[in-house]
Amino acid sequence: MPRPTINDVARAAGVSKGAVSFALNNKPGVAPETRKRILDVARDLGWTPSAHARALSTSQAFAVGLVIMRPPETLRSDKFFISFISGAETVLAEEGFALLLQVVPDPQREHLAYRRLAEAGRVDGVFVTDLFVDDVRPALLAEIGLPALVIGPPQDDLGQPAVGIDDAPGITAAVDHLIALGHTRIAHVAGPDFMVHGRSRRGAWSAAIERAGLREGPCIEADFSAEAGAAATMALLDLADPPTAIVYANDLMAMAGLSLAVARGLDVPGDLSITGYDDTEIAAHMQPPLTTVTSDAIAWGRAAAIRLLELIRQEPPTATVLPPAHLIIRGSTGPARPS
Amino acid sequence: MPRPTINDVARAAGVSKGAVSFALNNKPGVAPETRKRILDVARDLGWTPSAHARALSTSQAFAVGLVIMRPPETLRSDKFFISFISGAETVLAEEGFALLLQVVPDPQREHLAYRRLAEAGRVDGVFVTDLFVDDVRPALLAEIGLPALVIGPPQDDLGQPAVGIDDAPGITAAVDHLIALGHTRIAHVAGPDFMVHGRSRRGAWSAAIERAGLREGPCIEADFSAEAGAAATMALLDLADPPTAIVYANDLMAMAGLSLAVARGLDVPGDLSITGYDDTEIAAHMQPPLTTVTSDAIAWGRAAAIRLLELIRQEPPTATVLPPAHLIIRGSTGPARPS
DNA sequence: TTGTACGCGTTATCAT
DNA sequence: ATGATAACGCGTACAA
Repeated sequence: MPRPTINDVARAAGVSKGAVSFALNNKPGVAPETRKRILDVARDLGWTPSAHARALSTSQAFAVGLVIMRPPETLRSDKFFISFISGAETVLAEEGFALLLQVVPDPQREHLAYRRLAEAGRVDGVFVTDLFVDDVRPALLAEIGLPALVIGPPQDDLGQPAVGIDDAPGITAAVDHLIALGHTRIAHVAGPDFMVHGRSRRGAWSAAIERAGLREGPCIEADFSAEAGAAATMALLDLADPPTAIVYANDLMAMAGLSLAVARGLDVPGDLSITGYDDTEIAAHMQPPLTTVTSDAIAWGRAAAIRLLELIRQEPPTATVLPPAHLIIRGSTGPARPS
Repeated sequence: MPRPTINDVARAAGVSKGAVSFALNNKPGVAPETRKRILDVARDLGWTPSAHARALSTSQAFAVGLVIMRPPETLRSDKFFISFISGAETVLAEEGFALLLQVVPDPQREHLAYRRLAEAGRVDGVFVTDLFVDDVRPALLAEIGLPALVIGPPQDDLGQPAVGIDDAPGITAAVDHLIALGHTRIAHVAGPDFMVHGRSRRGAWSAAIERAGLREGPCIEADFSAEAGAAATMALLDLADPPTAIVYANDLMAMAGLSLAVARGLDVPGDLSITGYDDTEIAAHMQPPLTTVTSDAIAWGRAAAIRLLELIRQEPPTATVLPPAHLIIRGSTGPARPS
C-alpha cells in the first residue's frame, strides 16, 4: 500500500488536484464546506503531501542545515549543541522544516558539505557555528547563494546576519565577582585566539581587569580541551608569582584545572578560585562545585531558527531578546587569601 | 542564476536527458566517449542532480532520520551522540544519504516525529536509540513501514534488527577488576530499569558478582543524571555496612558520586573505589582520574549506518565486528582496605 | 473551481 | 550497442 497522493484525495473527494492543494494550504478559492470535505477525506486516507514533490515545485527544500566540524578536540561543549538543536527544532518543526545535520572532520570537508547541500538543493539555509576570526565561510556561502546565519556574537566589521548571546557579560561578571572577593592576580585560560568566542572571552576578561585598575594577569591560550586546560593550569601554578584566581573559557578546562590544583595539594577556593563557562551538568557536582557562566542555549536555538527562516523568506528581522549569559556562583570561588 | 538542470547539461552536450542520467549513474547504454563528454559538461556547468527531483522519481528520500528524546534528564552522554553521528555520517555521506535530526521532549512527540518523517517521505529509514524494555517504537515503525535499526544490544526476544556494542563485557571487566583488588562489597548505581542499557548493565554487574561467589551488593536505581548519581551515592554511604566499591552505569553519575565521596572526607580509592561508563572527556581529568568503560562510538555509528542502508535496500547483513567495550583503569579504583 | 503546464530526474519503450 | 522519446512521480500555480 503505497502512500496516497493528492490525486487519490482529489478523486475520493470528487474535486480537482488544485482544489485539494488550495484546501490544504488555506488558500481562498474553495468553499468552506468543500474545504472541510477535502480535509476530511485527506485525514481518512492518511494523506500528507510529499515533501519532495512540494520541494520540486516550489524549489524550496523546507529544510535547513547544520554542519559541525569535529577536529581532534572539542570546540564547543556537546551540551550546547544538543540544547541549541532542541531549541531550534521547536521552531523548525512548527514551520514544517527539517534539520539536516552533518559532522565533518576538517574545514575542507566542511566547505564541501555546504556545497553539496546547496547544489543538491537539500537545504534552504544553514547555521554557521564556531566562527573563526576572518572566517571564510560567510563569503563562501554568500557565493554559493545559500542564506546563512552565524551562531555567535555579531561580528563587528561586516553586516553578517548573526544571532548570539554575548559571552562578554558572563566573563565580566566572573571577573568582577573575583575582584569583589579581593583577588588581584586573576589569570585566564583562553580558548583559541582564532575563534571568535575564544577571543571575545579573553577580551572581556582583559577589559574587566583593566577597568578595575588592576594589572593584567597571565593568560594562556588553550584549545577548550580538558587536556589543554590541565596543561595551562600547571603552567600558571608554576609561575613565580602564581595567580589566586583563574577564569577559564569553558567548563571542561576549568574542571580539569580544578582537579589538577587539588591534586597538587591546593585548596579550592582557599588557595585558588576557579570559574568556568557553560554550566555543563557535572559542573554543579564537582568538589567544590564550579562557579560558572550559563546561557540559555535552548532560547538561543529558538531565536536562531526564527532568524534563519526570516532570512530564507527575506523577511525583516523581528526584535529578539535573549537572556544574557549570567554567572552562577558556587563553591569554587572564595575570598582571596590575604597576602 | 538558478541551478543548472539536467536539460541544460543535455542541451550543452548535445544529447538527451536520458543519456545524461545514464552517464551520471554509470549505467550501460552510453558510449565511453559520449559519457566522458557528458560528465565534462556537467562539471563545467556545475550541475548536480536535484535531490528532490531524484527522490520524487525514485520514491526514495536518500536520507535517514535520527530522533532523540530529551526528557528532563540526560539519557545518554552527549558525547556518545556526537561521536555516533560522526561515524554514521562518514558512511551516509559516501552513499549520498543525508541525516535528518530531530530532538523531541517526550514520547508522544517522538512518535509523531516518526510519523511525520515517514508520511512526508522525508526519510527512508531511521535509527532508534535509548531503547526501553518492551519499547513500542519498533512495532510502531513496522506499522508505519519505515525501516528501523535499533542502536543497542540486540533484544533477546524478537528479531529486531539491531547494531550494538554489548555493555556487559565492560561492566563485567569492571567488577572483575574490583574483585581482583579484593573488594567484596561492590554496589551498583544503575540506570533506569525500564531502559535496555540500564537493565543490561545492572544484569552484568549482578552476574559478575554471583559468578565470583560473592553476595550481591546493594543496588540503587537512578536515572543517569549527576543529581541522581549523587543522591544514590549518599544513600549507599549511609548504609550500616557501606560498600567499598561502587560501579556506576555511566560517567556522569560516577563523577558526581566521586565528588560527593570526597566531600564527605572519604579517600578515593583508599576508602572507596569507583568506576564509570562512557569515558567522557573529563573522566580522565578527575581527581582521582576515573576508571571507566569505553566503547568506540564512531565505529558503532559507522556499522549502524551500514546496516541501516542494507535494511533500506533489503540487502542481507554483512558481518560486522565491533570492538567490544573495554575497561580503562585509572586512579579511582584501588585495593580494598583490609577490614 | 477545473484543467494543465511546470519543476527535474529516472526509466521503460523504441528506433537506429 | 547507442541513444532518443516519452511517461511517470506529486504537488503548485496560473489561465480559463
